[in-house]
Amino acid sequence: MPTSADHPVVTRFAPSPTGYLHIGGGRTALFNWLYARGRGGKFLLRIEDTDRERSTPEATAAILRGLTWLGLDWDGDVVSQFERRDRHAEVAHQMLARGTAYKCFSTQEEIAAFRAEEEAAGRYPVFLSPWRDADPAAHPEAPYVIRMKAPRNGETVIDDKVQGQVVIRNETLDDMIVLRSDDTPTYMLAVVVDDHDMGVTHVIRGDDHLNNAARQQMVYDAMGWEVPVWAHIPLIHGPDGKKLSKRHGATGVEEYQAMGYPAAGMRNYLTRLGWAQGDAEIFTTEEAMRMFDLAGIGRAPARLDFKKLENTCGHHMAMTDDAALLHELVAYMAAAGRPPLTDTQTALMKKALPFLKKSAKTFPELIDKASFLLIDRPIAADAQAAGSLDTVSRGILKSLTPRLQSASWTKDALEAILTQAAAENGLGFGKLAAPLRAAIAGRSVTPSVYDMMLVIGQDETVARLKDASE
RNA sequence: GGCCCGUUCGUCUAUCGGUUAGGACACCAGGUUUUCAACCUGGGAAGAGGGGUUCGACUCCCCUACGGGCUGCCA
Repeated sequence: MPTSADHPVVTRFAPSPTGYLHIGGGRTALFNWLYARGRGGKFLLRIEDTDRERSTPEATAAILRGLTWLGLDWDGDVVSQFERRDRHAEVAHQMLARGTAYKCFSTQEEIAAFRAEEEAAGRYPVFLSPWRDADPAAHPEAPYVIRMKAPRNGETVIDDKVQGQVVIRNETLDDMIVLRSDDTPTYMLAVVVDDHDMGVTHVIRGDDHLNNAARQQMVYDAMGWEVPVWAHIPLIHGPDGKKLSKRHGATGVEEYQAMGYPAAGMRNYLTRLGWAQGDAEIFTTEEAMRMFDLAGIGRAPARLDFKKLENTCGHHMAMTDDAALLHELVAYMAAAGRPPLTDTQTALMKKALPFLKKSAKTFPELIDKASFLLIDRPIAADAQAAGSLDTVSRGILKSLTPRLQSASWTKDALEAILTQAAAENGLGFGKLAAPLRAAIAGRSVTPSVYDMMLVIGQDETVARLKDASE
């Protein structure tokens, strides 16, 4: 059996535009992208929009947005399967000419009746068309479909890089329809024709297509085309092990974007979900491209684990360089409908990012930790922070302001001043830190007081302490 | 119903006949500390069940159970 293993790699992602980009679809796209990009190959995108009833341009746009956010870029133009319908019909007629397909005049009613009858009798309904070997001279003037003339005996072997050799007995497969009575192609024909014409060498897709692969391989054989390398990956399940659905929470890629997970962390997590290479856990996208292979893909469905997702994203927050992180933060804020950062806030954020990013896992968390630099005087203290601003504390803050005013604004100098002030008042530094937090950030939970003071600067710090001490 | 796929700590997984079954997340305990985190150290935690094959099975085969997929003029 020929494979395309020796050619330059061409993979594709082929979603049907009937909704948003599902997280499982996102991972399938990621695997295809990683595989191609890691081998200098091409990653193509095709929209399977032959079902005119269910396909919408909005869904296509949503899928493209999701892929773009995930950072998965595709080569060339997006292919519309629907627009290739003439080519599909052409191939169907070539099959007719080659004798590997035939016209079937059975009506849908006849077939439905047959199925109902078989099922009632407790049998497996494999519809065998009476037209398979009919004399063309006996063909009526009536609408017909074109059916593949599938082998009736023997078996079809799918050599799958993930599932191994899968053997399907041909007698369990019926003669699938390749061209409908309205001359539109069915999925089974369209995928094969498109994958062939687009030069796809590796088909990496959900294992819900595993059985289909047998039928599709028959089309390749019927046309004398080279069969691609198959890799059917397991679907993603919800935390309870059931098929991932809406009741598990977020299923759309864009929902994860809205929750503020960084795209690089999302890619890392998704790559590790169902794929592994040794003990590698946290890696950059470049490393993932180098490491990713088909052999490392697991055969069992994986469950989504939000805790691990968060942890992975936390690592990536810390790993990302400040400029790129700021860029992504700004994009997140815009997408989340938050007001954009002012120039001043941007400048402060740049100074704060080096320490903020070390502990944040998501953008909302990052923004929350940055709250001290986003607010303006006078600072409104929340209930708990206000509680630490008692008379004594305010007195201490008041005595502190002149000293801070004349201090050199370095961490060492500030540390010396604050430690000394705490000692003078017979307090541990912890006791002094609370009112400082309240004065500077209006909160009881904040980043390090030194870090905050260094970011907002001397004048602003003194002003906030003065405000709080009055 | 039939066919196909799957099943290692709670979760993601390593192991490709011989290991005290490893790592990560989560969890628990301790440490560090200026709050929350982060960070450091330690700990508990797994081969679905039953048969084979083999000197030896998580690993190979069979059965059962459970989960998933396909069984459309949907993709």
